[in-house]
Amino acid sequence: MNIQAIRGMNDILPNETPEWRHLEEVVRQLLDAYGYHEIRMPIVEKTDLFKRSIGEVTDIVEKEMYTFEDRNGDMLTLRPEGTAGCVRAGIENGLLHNQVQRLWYRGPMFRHERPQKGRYRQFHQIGVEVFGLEGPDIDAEHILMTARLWKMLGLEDSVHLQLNSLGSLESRNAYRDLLVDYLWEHVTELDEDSRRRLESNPLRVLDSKNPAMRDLILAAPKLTEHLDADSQAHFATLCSVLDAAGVKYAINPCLVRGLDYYGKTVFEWVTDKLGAQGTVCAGGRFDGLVEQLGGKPTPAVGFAMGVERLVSLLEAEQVPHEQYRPHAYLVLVGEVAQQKGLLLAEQLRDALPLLRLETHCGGGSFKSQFKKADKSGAPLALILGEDEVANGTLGIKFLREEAEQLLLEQAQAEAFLADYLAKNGI
RNA sequence: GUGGCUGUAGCUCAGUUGGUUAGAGUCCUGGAUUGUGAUUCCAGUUGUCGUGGGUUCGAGUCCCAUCAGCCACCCCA
Repeated sequence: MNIQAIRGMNDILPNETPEWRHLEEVVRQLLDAYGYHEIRMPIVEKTDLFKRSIGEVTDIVEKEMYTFEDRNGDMLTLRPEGTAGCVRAGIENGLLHNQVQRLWYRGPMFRHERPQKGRYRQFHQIGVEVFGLEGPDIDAEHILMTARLWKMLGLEDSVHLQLNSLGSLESRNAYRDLLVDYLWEHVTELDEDSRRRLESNPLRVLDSKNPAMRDLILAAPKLTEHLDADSQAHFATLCSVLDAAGVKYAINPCLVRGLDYYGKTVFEWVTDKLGAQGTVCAGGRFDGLVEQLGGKPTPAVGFAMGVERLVSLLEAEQVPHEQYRPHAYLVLVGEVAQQKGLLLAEQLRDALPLLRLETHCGGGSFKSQFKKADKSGAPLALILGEDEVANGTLGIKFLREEAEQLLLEQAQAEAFLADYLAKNGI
């Protein structure tokens, strides 16, 4: 029996990497343009970090973490999300004290869930966190920034924004008590899931997908009606900025993020094109987390994007992207040409650092080498056979357009390639 | 963690109520064309039928288990 990959942990194969690169390039360009700085954290952290930040009773911590004992007895965990590690790194390195930090990171996250479309045990997130700003302006920046990203990716018609405010911790706790009272009054009407949530995370009852729960949820006390004045003003300002910027959104009073540390603004960008895993980007404010993890009280906002989901969406929408094909394929027939060809290729690379040149290796006939040249996707074939070696020339054949094959002195061939790259904007 | 569907060549799939040596297309290799790809024609290689067990004279086909994939729930990016 061959060894197989771990369930839910996928290889990203060469036919998919161009889409990944496209997404990563565009995101990097966007974040540079907004003045965000990249941070790279370890993939493994102490288990307690996640217990204290995400919340002891969440599903992630209770049954989805890859946790193991290190050789020295420490309990370690493969990160299930990036925020906890980012906050830890910020506190530990003195990045957060009396400062504003705009940070971003990307990389694999791990959750032991049952895999399905858009959900894997190793998956990738691009995360953004800002520390030290408490006003709604930075919340708005995140939403404007993500809205711009969808435009840059050609996905602006594929996703829509859902928005809510959870209020301050105090107002949320007060509301939670109200909701719990209400739900206990109707406990006989609740389905099994909702009863379980009533014990573990009552706000999530509002998120129930069971149609039988709808009327009950609609009649429940509304979070938005129990916000403290500060949160109300914060949310109103955010909404007015979005209105002024022409960003469309739907206020969803049932939008409740699953992680314990969120408060005030929460948002999700959702698509209906990926089946059940519709959330493509989600985040919000977590003003209490830094202090909770041992730092000075520091306001914070952030969001994370699911890379696999965005890549699927790019595929589903057939968004064009660069193919990363070679510009030229060097055909070398004969023993002498095989040796000379490698040297010639190095000369061309010295002269034209941006040239993507694939050199044929492994010998074979002209016929088979041209087949490989065609398959490589290169628009040009460079031909070096015994005649060319003897005469110091190089043949150039156009594989993608109707044009006569050229036979040039090698110095002229170099000039031709320089010109060819320039004409194609490289 | 729960439920439903599916596993046959590198890829896409066919394979009759259980019956001889498991097939097609594609891909790959070579040739037609001794220095020219993509088109055409010819030839050739595809294999632990996911894995393990069982029933049977006989299993790709039926049964059980297991692994993996897909889809949904739970949860979440």
